[in-house]
Amino acid sequence: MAAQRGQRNGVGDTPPAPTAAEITAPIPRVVAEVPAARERARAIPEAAVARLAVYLRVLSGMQDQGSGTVSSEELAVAAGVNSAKLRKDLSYIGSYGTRGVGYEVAVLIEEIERILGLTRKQSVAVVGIGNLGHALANYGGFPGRGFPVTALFDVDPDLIGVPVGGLPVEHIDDIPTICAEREVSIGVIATPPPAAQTVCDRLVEAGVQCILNFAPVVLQVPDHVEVRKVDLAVELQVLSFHVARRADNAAATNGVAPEFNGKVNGMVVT
Amino acid sequence: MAAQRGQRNGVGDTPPAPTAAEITAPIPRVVAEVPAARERARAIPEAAVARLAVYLRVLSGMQDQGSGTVSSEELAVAAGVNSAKLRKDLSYIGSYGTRGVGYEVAVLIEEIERILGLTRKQSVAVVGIGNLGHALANYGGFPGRGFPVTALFDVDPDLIGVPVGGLPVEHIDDIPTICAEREVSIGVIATPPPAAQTVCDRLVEAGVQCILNFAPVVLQVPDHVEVRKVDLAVELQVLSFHVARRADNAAATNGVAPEFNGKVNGMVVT
DNA sequence: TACCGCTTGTGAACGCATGCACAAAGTCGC
DNA sequence: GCGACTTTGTGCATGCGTTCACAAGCGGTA
Repeated sequence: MAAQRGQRNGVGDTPPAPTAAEITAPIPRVVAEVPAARERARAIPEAAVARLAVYLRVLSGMQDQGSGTVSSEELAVAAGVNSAKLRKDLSYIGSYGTRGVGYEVAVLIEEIERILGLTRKQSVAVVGIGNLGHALANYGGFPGRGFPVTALFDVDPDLIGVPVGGLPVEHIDDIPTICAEREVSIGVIATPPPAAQTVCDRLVEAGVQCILNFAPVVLQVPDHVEVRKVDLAVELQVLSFHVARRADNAAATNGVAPEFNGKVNGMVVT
Repeated sequence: MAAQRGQRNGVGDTPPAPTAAEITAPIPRVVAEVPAARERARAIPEAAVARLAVYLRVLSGMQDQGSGTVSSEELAVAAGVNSAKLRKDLSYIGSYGTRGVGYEVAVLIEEIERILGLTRKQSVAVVGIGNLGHALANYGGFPGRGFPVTALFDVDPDLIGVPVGGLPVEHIDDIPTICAEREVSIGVIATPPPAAQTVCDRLVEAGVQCILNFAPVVLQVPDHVEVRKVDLAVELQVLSFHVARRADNAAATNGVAPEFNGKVNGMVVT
């Protein structure tokens, strides 16, 4: 995001990733007439995928409220985006709207869930049962359909066997066997920084394909593993930057550079 | 994803249009020749700011290890980015390198801290002392210099007055007075979704300029308030999408569409 | 002092994402 | 059945961010 794209920009990129751009580029437009779902899925921009998840949540809320159909404008406002962008995002997954009317909420929910792979439930393992790990383990029932957390791991002997959110904590040495056994597809790392890489390696070893990393560490993973990063320190520092910028701009508008005054509404400066 | 049209997704991915686009658009390029620090700060791309925070952490680690200087290549590898990108990012904040040698670690740390506004410590308030709130409150000493958490809020009467991480929990009705009094500049929302907007309004009322939102809700804020969003459900769903895509591609390479086989390395498919 | 090798800093090209504006397509009213 | 209105879906242009490639600049060396 915002920001920075997860760790997507951080890991396997040193060798410039020829993922698909260089492949689709030389090929003019040959295979375009076979829009199998799998083919189209590949073409969805990462940013759009993240927004689809937001639309899905908003739509679920609307369905609970009994809405049958929704226009792109309504949905866009509720999701906090431009309506043109929303329509383009939806067009990536197909044409499920009716011109002059809008979209059927139920249909849209179903299609987005299908594209996001939520139809088959993804098994999640959380590693590192500290404060954050507890929070994640108890997050269990997500808004709407959930990602079942099927395994918890830690090193602390006092924690092993203790049930957290109804699931006993296992030792991280058992990650490979347990994750393989329970077919975990997503691993969440909430350990202290020094342990993160080791834990990551074990998850990969167990066949986990995607990792959500809360540890402030740049993980090294094979190309076929996807990593997304959530870094609280970075988030705060970006906000801090904005505070500082704002203060500087405010100071600047007091006599020096008059170019940024259109948006400085109301705050007491001096 | 910004203000009323959506929040910036902290993670990654999403480098959306800043609110300033509307300002820079009509004004061609007049004041560019006065590159005062405040002016230049405005020109740093959001994505670059997030990376600067990462560089800062890596540099701190290097300093602890006793490194005096570092080349862009070294730092880039450690931070998991392209070296050209790293140099461009650093060029946004000035020219502090020595050609043929590299960058002085201490100087770089100091400059990045200055740009990120870390020289004056930012006071942080956490609202919603559930599992996640606990985790955040105890995060206290961040890696490197910290953001002092100076206030905690909740509605639960059983929590009010209880010290968490050495700080007593206050009632959310007191947000305006306490935040103003302690000069809180960053508010963190870790409440259940229904409470998020109300809490947000009170924080804004108290003069908080930046908000980090963990609640899965699109917040409505005035233009002068900056919001960043961390959405666990979205993160998981994006990963889920990748799992699904991977499975589809793997299936596709088994005889149907031969165009995406370059990157499917090694995973057992059948 | 003059040369050589190394690393920075940046101009320019490229690609992706956003936003605009409009044609296509459907519904509703008469 | 037909026309007017509404809303989708998308081609196109614009701007941002990333990457490449190279000149400029600095330290070391003879």
